[in-house]
Amino acid sequence: MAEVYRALADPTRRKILQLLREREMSAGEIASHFALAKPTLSGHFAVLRESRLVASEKSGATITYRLNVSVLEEALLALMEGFRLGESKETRK
Amino acid sequence: MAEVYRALADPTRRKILQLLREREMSAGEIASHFALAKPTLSGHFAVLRESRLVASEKSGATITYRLNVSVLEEALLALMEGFRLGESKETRK
DNA sequence: TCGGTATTTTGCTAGTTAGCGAAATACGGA
DNA sequence: TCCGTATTTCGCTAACTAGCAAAATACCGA
Repeated sequence: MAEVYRALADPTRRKILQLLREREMSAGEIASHFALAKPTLSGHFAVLRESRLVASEKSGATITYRLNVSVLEEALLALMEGFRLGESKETRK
Repeated sequence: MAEVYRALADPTRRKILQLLREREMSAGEIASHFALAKPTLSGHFAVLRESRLVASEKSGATITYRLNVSVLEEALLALMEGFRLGESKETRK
């Protein structure tokens, strides 16, 4: 779970996730949205993969990334539960 | 909002937030839960204050920190909204 | 005003991270 | 097998971060 926080901490990675929200994209297509070098983006992909926030699928020479919504969802729910968000004041103890 | 992600990225700071979930505590009391030097914790407090995740109140020589739940709540809701979590598949576009 | 307690600020070091260019790897088509 | 495209790995640097001890600041009681 700590990997998810780490992944979310970087603005470039958050932007990548936002892009993948619309549809899955190849590494090169994602890179075209940034003014960063491809090796730099590749490093971000690695962090996102480690966190399981994105999944990758290789098809020929191109690698397609897609958002793994359930991981994000679970992380946020765990956080909310940890802080007892979403409970009414009456039941909060 | 980026400050919230940054604040959450560090495990020590997450532990501090968990402590404050139960009740507000003084800086020294928080520090007693860690094997870290007080100046180190003081730095973490500063990051948490910047993110508005905690609020501080000075009373005499002691400073009391308390969790600012609404900031965390808003950050998580914004994130969920950004990724369209909590919507059914039918309404998702 | 002096002494003690609580906390932060300062100045430093070691480890981590994001960025780059160049080289390496992997694949598909000719 | 050779070439071109897609992507990652490698080696490096600059910037950032977490950690510490020591000093500074702030407050209160005697």
